[in-house]
Amino acid sequence: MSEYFDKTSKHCYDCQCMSHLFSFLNKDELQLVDANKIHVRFKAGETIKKQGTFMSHVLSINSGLAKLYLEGIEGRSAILRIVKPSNFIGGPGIYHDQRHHFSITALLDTSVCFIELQVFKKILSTNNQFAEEFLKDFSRDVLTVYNRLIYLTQKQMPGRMADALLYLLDDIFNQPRFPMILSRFELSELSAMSRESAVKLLRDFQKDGLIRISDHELEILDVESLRKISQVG
DNA sequence: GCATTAACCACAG
DNA sequence: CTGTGGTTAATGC
Repeated sequence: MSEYFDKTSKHCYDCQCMSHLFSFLNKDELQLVDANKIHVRFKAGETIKKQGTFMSHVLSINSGLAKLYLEGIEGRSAILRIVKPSNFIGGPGIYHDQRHHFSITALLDTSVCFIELQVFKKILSTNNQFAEEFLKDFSRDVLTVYNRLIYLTQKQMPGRMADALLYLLDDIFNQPRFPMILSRFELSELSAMSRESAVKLLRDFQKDGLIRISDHELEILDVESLRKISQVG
């Protein structure tokens, strides 16, 4: 869990937390980023960025965890994904309307670097390799959303909840035992169901010995069964 | 018809 | 914020 500890350096060129994208910058470009970035630490629960507001910076997560979500109808939200250290977050607003199209809220104490959008765009326009790597990342993120769209619309609740838990296992923590960073309500927002249904499913999974929930920890006991539930939808 | 799925509501802790 | 149970609407045998 050491990657969630804030090891952010004061300057970009000796920072261990930055996105891999920045390894494609030359010394001058890195210096430019360094001179035009702001480092901010957020406490758990604080809003890092708000859907609809003007996008003045792109950001890079140094430590912690946060939820990236769409604010939908009547105050209801859909969690798109959990962002973790070294994730770079731009968003479609960069070349569209310079607005944020999703909100991000810290789940743990989270350290973030804000890089000026104009500086980022300038480097994108001059450094081809950097631009290509950025597009790779961006495309992968888009495909992830396509994938989620399919499973959220074509699977039944058990399959969706299994996918949410497997997502935390495979993409976020990489170990079967991890802290419960999401409330039942947030878990329901991640798997597109009502809060009551999420509670009920977690109870069922627990009763069947697939998972164990204690205090603020969740342990996945039977990954294979979860994967099976995910498959049959 | 009858069963299943899943949301909504109310209420309790 | 969680947990439960009852009700209801839609969909599928």
